[in-house]
Amino acid sequence: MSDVAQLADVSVKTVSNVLSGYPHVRDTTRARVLDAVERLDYRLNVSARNLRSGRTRMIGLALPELRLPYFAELADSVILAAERRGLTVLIEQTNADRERELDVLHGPRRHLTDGLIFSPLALGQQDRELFKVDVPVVLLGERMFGGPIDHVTMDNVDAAQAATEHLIGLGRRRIAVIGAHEGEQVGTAALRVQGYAQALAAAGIELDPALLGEAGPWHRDTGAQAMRALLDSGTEIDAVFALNDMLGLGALHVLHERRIDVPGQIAVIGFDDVDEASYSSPPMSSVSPGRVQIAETAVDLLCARIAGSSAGEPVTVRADFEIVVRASTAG
Amino acid sequence: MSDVAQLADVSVKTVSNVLSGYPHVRDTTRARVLDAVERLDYRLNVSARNLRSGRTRMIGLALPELRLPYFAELADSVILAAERRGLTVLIEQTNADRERELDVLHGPRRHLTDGLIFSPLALGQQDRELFKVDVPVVLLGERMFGGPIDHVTMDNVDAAQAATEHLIGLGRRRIAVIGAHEGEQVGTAALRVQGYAQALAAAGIELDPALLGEAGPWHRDTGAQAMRALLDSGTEIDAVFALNDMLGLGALHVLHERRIDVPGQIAVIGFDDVDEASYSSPPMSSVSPGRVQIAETAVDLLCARIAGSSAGEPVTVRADFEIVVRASTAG
DNA sequence: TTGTATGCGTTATCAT
DNA sequence: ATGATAACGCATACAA
Repeated sequence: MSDVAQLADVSVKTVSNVLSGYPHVRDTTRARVLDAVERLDYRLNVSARNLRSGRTRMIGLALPELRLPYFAELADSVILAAERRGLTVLIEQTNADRERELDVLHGPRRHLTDGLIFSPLALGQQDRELFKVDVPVVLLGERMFGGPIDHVTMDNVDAAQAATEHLIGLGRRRIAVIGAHEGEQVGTAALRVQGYAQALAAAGIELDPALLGEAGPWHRDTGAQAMRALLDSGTEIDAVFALNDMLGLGALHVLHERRIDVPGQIAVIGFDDVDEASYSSPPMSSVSPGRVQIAETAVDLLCARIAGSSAGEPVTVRADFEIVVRASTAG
Repeated sequence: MSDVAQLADVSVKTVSNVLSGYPHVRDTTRARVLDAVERLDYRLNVSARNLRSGRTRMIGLALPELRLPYFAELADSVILAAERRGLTVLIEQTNADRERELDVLHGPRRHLTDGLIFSPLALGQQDRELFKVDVPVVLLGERMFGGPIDHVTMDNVDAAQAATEHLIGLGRRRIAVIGAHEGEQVGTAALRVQGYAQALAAAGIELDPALLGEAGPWHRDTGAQAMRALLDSGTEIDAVFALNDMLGLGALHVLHERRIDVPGQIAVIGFDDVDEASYSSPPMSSVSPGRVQIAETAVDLLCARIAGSSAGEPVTVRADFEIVVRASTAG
């Protein structure tokens, strides 16, 4: 930098000012500096800037797995939102592993970013204390409520109820769930099953436990497995509410395999509205969770905490959802 | 760090040694240091380490779009491969935009990582000179050959020929291509169409230009569009070779929409073997490009360059491929 | 095996 | 609007 300063006949401070976008620099000076930068092919040392300024203009995004489309699309939305605010996103895969989720919160890399957007799958309500870190964190998902940090989520109960009501509106009465987690009291599965139960109750349909298909991880293969188990059980089924799209696409796969007409015999709705849902055969209805809104809100909250402009109580924001009807529940 | 040193009654040097994994530290000393770290809740400042050591232990991964499953899965594989070598991956989305691809190579963030794995889509053969950067870069894909840097790719011509031969082996003769780029001389599309042409020639089938379906970006929607155009053109078709899976899934979508039996009337094979291909209806055959091998090789080459152990000529590695047969081409 | 002193390249403070 | 200088927190050369 001092070379540049010398060539441009200014001080290093001025070079720094120009490169940092400090506004009070004479245009001619700025031009001279930029010209010198160009001629020397000079590149700012980001590490030095980070050390001196104490900020990196990077934020972390911790999520379970990038190859799950929902998280890939979420990452895309977060990256775009961050970019608009001049921030870079450092993605950390946790694989839903407790150790790795803890490391994300407390490891040294934590201080390579100015803040963290964290979508945990292993840590939960009982780990409240572990979320108390001295750096800005925004929580995503449904693993903890009323925690010590900002939280962006959606109304899972309402959304699941709306999805179920959509199926009931088609005249379906034997609605199976795929992705239930038996005995779970908190978390996404529990909330969505609760919404399902509420919709049934409101319609005066009795909840048949035989219709609750378990699936631990929410992937295509576990969804397929659960669908097979349900079909093999002999329980009468005229609709499926898959608690996420991966499960739903796994279910569709099995229904196609067994030549069961969708939606003629069984209607299917998923949750997340990933790109893939629009292109399955048949295209799958889904609950769209307002992914872009979630990403924007999370980045906004994080920026506010980083800037220190919001030092107050943790806030919780609920994003909007929407039922997207496609052929898998048409008619 | 000096606080830790004081509490542990050692010098900062020793603390640094412990935290950097320097092996020649007495066990009791190490324990004392780690205890002090714990008690003071001390966290190493990564920025300072980066500045001082001149390395960040991060590598960049520049790709067009994370929401395209192939790239999400590639990112996953690269992250895993890097992790095994103690490296963190910083993902940069270029959106196939020329400016952004240049920025990835020449921008300041370039020096936040020790090296770059770069999958360009805008930059190409004519930009040879721009790839000459003073930091280690490994190139992915088919936008440039014989360039000044290490390159990991696959034999696209062979693979496309094998895919086409698979269709010919089913007795298909009117094989459409989806994703052609008219007039393109270099790049993935051109290579795969070349393999297709070779397979036809070898089987004595004349190449009918009416069977070449154009699709600019390789997405589901453009694949669907191309499939519709081909069907509407009235050309006889008994098979489709989609130049990637997104195009193939878009085509499947249209075939389902029009109640055309797959593979009865039209067989379909894709390219990339993304997770989604196993779960489409029907499951789609595809060319599996050895994604894990590509990721591992790319990280290996990059590490070698970073370590300086390979200062020689740029190398090009071709990964293996495999035809994965599923229901969309069964029988 | 461990301690001391120096400097990495930038930004912040203060001054002009 | 710009300049001089200190300091950010660590790793490394060298010494012990």
